[in-house]
Order: sequence, then structure tokens, then C-alpha cells
Amino acid sequence: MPGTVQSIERAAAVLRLLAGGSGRLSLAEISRSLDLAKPTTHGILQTLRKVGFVEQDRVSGHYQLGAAMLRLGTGFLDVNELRSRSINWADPLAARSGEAVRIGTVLDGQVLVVHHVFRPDDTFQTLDVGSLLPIHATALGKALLAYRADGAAAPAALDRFTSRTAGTQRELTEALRAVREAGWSAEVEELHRGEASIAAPIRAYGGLVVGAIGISGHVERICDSHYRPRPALVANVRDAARAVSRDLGATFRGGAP
Amino acid sequence: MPGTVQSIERAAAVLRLLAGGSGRLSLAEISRSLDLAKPTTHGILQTLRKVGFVEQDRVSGHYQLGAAMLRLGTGFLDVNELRSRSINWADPLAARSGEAVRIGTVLDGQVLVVHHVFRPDDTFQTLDVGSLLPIHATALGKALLAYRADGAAAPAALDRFTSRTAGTQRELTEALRAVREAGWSAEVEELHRGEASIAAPIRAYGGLVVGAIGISGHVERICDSHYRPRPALVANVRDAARAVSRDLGATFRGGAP
DNA sequence: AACGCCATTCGACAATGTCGAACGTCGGAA
DNA sequence: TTCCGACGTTCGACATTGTCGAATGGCGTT
Repeated sequence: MPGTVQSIERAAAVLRLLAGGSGRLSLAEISRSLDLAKPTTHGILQTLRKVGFVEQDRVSGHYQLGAAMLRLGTGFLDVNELRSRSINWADPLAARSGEAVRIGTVLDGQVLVVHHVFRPDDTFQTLDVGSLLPIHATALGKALLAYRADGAAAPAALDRFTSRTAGTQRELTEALRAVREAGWSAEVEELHRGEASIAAPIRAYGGLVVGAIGISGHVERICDSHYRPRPALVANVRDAARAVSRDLGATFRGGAP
Repeated sequence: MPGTVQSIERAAAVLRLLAGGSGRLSLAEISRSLDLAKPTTHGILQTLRKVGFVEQDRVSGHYQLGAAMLRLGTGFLDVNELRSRSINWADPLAARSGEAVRIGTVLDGQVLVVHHVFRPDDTFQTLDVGSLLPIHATALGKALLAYRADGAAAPAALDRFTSRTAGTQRELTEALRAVREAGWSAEVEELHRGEASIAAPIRAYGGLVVGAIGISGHVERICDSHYRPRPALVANVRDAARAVSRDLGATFRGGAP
């Protein structure tokens, strides 16, 4: 592809490798994984080290991501419009529903969590902003997937986390059709036993789905005795999604211009 | 500097600019800021866009950081040894002291927050992992600064946030000397009115100070009636710092090998 | 002591990134 | 409307710059 810079692509690949890999990597491992000559990889790593994107362990010589990356990551959050617009509505949703709220968007066929509000009453929960969730086994993911024009976003292999996870493309397609019809999505024990979630799509200007907002918690709180999501909670989630969408400039039938 | 890659340095500068700048920037603004030719900047941006590090607004053409940066940022947190080791000790410290706990390290003459535990009883606090704090007006910063061999880490200009902030190099130097003598640091209304904090350095193998852990909260809870940090809280903080340091392989006089 | 693996340095080649000039487009001003 | 300026983008040629093979020195293991 002309007009792009080869060395920057390679540097990005190095950073991805360091982020995805389990901790530190040696120069040899990196150069082997990317099929680059050792001196080439060394030059890239030295540059990344100079700018603070990677750090090098003095004794082992191994490389890992540097502190500057954290700044860039949170810098993205500051700029991210989906997140900044949704913060104002996530807190009320958490308060009204009594459950943890998460906002996500699609990244590489998975759900990237860009905002997270803890369940109001509970303590000692782990923040998972920045983590990736499977797109086919979460309410957030299904809400995002159902409205994507590019079906390519659907993963080829569907990992089965529990017996309730959609395991085939047929099941998933049917589930997405139901989501489109209902306007919201749910997931009951498809990712973790005993947990369920409800989500709705967030639309930006033009009606394009750019994210999803949802709640998740213990199945007995999210669902009624028939394992069906409680209508009151569904209404809460849909209202929040509508509010965020309106902030982002989306219009609804009969709504303001 | 030989052995480094020019284009990667430039790409890093672009990313920094996008992270530091207020939101979206145009191609012309970026190329002007970095004193690069427009086509050069364009090539860099296209490459960064291809790998997901920046996104481009379709209508305005302006650029902003992309979602992939968030992944790399949190990837740093996963790998960061200081953070992973300190998590186990931060929760108990928060529980015992009843205050919010933060762990920080030095980045570019400021304090980078790498971990944050909310105050146990309270709700609706904002997470500030990834944010930068002034190094001369926080207990974390003074704990870090006091033990740095390279005095260059001390900022040239000392912003005065309140009337209690150390405004001159003399004041700061004296404060750091006191920290070294005591082995812990404190800050009372030096950054925000009504707030105070206590911190202690975290040492890694070899005794090198690699971070600091501390608590912060309302001044009347952190301090006694004479505006002096409560000894019990100081002990809690120092114990936590020692525990983390031991996990990182530091040894103390008379300690284990 | 000898081997293998490692990170790093050197030097030469050409592949690659850079930049000036030019194009198409948009928005505002005359 | 027409003009003007600024913008993002494309093209092509030059030489800067990144790349890679070979070689070095250091470490831990055999």
C-alpha cells in the first residue's frame, strides 16, 4: 500500500506484540515473530525506548511496554466522544438499575470496554476499562454486531464459554435477528455461569451504531424466575442508550432534527 | 543519534501531540507543530490510521487517537511489575486506613498514577489511573523525588497551587531532605485545599526507588488537630510500602537475602 | 574449556521515506 | 455568482535513511 510508512507499521507490530504477549519479550523472540532481521528489530526497539513507549530490563535485556503508553491510552479516553458523552448517563443508569454499567465499542472483532461504572452497593470490583470481551457472548457485543453492515465483524470461530453460548453461526444469526427486531440485546449465562447482561445500541449522527451501553450482574437480579430479562431493567438500559445517542446527534423517528 | 529510526520518532511525536492536544487536530496543524512537510505528516498519519492508532473524522478530516491505543495502555498495566505487585497490598491499605490509595511512578518529571483504589466507604469517585500529578505538590511525588539520584527529575518551575505549595527550590530541597530523613513523605493542602496525603517509597531489587504508594483524603481525617499526619496512618503506609518492596525483591537491613 | 545463544555494533547497499509542486475540493468573502 | 485561500491528498524524483549480513563481545550452560 503506497503512501504508508513501512517502519511505522513494523513499530506498531512490535507494540502490539508486546501488549499481547505475556510480559517481557527478548529481541530474538520479537525479530523471529515478525520475521525481521535482528538489527532491524533492534533499531525499532531502541527508538521506541527513546520515546518511552517500551522499557528494557537492564539485567535480562528483555523489552516491555513503557509508561508513556498509559498516557496515550488514557489520552484516547479523554478524546473519545462516545465515552465522554456516555459518562453523564452511565452513572444514573447504575443508580437506577443497581447494577454495574459498561460501555463498549467494536475493536478487531471484539468488544472494547471504554467506560465502566461499578455496581453502586458493592465494593472490590475490578475495573475493566480497556479489556476486550467476546462479541458473540455478551449483550454489548450482540447489540453492536446486530447493526453492523459489515458482517465481517462477526468472528469466524465462536468460542463456547458455557453451554448457553451461541456455538454456531446459525444460532448467532438468529440471535442477531431477534436483537434487531427488539432493539436491545441480552445474554444469560453465555459468558460466565450465574451472570447475565442487558444492552442496547448507541447511535451517532446518521443512525450509525458506534457503541453499546449495558448492565451486567448476577442472573437472579437481572432476570425474572423464567430467566427472562426484567422489563424494568430493559427499559432503563434502552432509555440510557437513547439519551447517549441523542447527545451524539442521532435522531429518532419523529424526533428533533 | 545513530541506530534509531527517524520515522518512528516522528510518529511518536504525532501520537504525543494528539494525546496532549485538546481533542482533534488537523493535518495542517500537526505538520506545522512538528515542522514537517504536509505529505510527510500525511504518510505518517495514514500509517497510524491503518494500524488503528489514530482515527480520522470522515467529515472534517481531523485526526484523533484510536481505540488501539487503549489496548496498549492497559497492556502496559498488565505487564507493569510495580502495579501487579502492589495490587495485593493496596486493597488492605485502603481497608485499614479507610482512605483512597494510589500508586505512582515518575514520568517526564511528573507522577504517573498506575493504580488507584477508591476510598472504601464512599462512592462516585473518579478513577485517575493514567493521570499525571505534579511531583512537588504531592506526597507521592516527594517520596519519588527524594530518592532520585538524577536531580534532573525536579521540575524547573514550581507551580503554586495553594499558599502551602513549595514555591522555591530551597523549600523543596529542604522538604526532600526531611523526607529522606524520615523515610516517608506528606503533603497538607499543597495541591488542593482541604486535602492531604501521605506516601512512602517503593524499592526494587538493589534498593532503587521505582515507585511510591500513598493515601489521600480530607485533611481532617489524614491529620491530627495540629495538621500533622496521624502516626497510625503513616505506619500503615510505610508497612504497605515495605510489603510491596519486599515483593519486588528489595532487601532491608537485617532482612532476608 | 568449548559451545550455543544472546544483544549489540559496523558498514554498504538500495529500498524507502521525504519533500516540492500540483490537483481537486470545500467554505467564506467580495 | 465568482474569486480566493486553506485544506487534504496525490504524484514523482531525489537522496536520505532504514535495512540486513556479517562480525563482535558477553553470559550461562554443557
